[in-house]
Amino acid sequence: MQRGERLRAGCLKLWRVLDGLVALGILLPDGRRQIVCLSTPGDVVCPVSTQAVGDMWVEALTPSELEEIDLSAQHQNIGRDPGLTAALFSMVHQQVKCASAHLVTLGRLDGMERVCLFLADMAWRVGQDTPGGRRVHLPLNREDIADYLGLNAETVSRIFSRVKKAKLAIFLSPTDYLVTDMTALERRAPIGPTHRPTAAEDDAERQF
Amino acid sequence: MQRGERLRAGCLKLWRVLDGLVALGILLPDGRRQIVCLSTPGDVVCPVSTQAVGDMWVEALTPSELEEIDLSAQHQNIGRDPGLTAALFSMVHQQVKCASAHLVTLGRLDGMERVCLFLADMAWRVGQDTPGGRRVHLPLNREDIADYLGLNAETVSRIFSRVKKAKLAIFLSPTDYLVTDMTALERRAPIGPTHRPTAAEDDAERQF
DNA sequence: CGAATCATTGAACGTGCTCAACTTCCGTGG
DNA sequence: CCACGGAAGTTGAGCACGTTCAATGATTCG
Repeated sequence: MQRGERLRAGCLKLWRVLDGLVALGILLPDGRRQIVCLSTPGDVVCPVSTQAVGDMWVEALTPSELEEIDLSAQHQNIGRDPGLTAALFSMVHQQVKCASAHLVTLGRLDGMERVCLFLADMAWRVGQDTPGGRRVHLPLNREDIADYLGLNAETVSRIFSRVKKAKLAIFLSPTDYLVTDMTALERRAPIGPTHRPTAAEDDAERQF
Repeated sequence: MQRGERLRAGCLKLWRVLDGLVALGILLPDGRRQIVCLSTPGDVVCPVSTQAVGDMWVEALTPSELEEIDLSAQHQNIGRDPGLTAALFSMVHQQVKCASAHLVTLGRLDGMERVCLFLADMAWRVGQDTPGGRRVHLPLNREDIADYLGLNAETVSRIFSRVKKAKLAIFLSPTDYLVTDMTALERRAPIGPTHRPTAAEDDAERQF
């Protein structure tokens, strides 16, 4: 699946991300775009469409590999096969959690807070520990980030500069950065990153 | 359950709203509040908590009656009892849909669009047709509305005045309004209200 | 009737957006 | 190898929308 390629959302089809970075988003008639969630390898994308909302789609932000899970065949098994049901449920459950955190982010955090939360979250998701700190390769451009955070590309760029000045991250290139102190970065936002490892254990415990 | 009363979120307990208006929200350490979703009679509230996000709670915005659904007892039946599972699933599914629409609202719509969408949505949810138009009793105050829409109370009030001037709604009192032309109101927002009746059929069709 | 709460309105301010210029980075072709 | 062109990123100036703080008006409840 090439960068920029889009799949229309359909509710009986899910996709498991094997490789790349995939966005689930909504496109308004006038061109405004909102990315609802980002999915990295291992995640399952569950597009939900409503007539009320505009077109919802799954878009590859980098060349990606997706495995299609077509539930129409197994439709009857939902609710009968405990394993399948549990997996499905925990997936949707995860999506609700992400959405709730994202709602607070868009509704109540300012630009700096949103960006720091994003940088921390991406660091946990796709970053790797190195002697110099946690190194992250950002596989999205400024506009994608803006559409995820409810900002615009220029604003994201400006805030990145402020993050750099505040020494919260070192930008090696437009798509690579290094976080020497994750805690300092996280302290800038009043909520924690959704994908921090410790949170995962906590989540598992609370699941149905 | 009295107005203002709060229940801590816990994942194995759901509540069915029998009467009143209930909010599911998040409170940040510094006092900022974001209402994630509003529930009217018939809805089931499914609080999901994450360590990452602050306290999530269920709050009665008006005196409400809630029926507790404690799933810890039926835990084993999830995935075995098809009826129970389907019900649970469609509930969470509904919540994801609402959240997606709300995400676009907070991320990409301006104040006027948010308020018009809100007024239209509430009209479908709790309004009643009268000879003069669709009459709605709003059971929340300006601050609750603001916390739902990611604005502040003064701004909501100001936008209400603009809505009045634009003749999109007639305000009978701070908590009652009349919509003579639902279509005109809905046209002000680039996405449709989540609770419009026609949307419900469409949704049922797409459900798992 | 008085007090308290909520809603409305105004003025000043701040954050983020728009539009535009400029830079940097690549890939391509001369 | 260098020159050119396009795409993406950065930065600035001016503007618009929403916020903050404060004053006033309306409504409700004791």
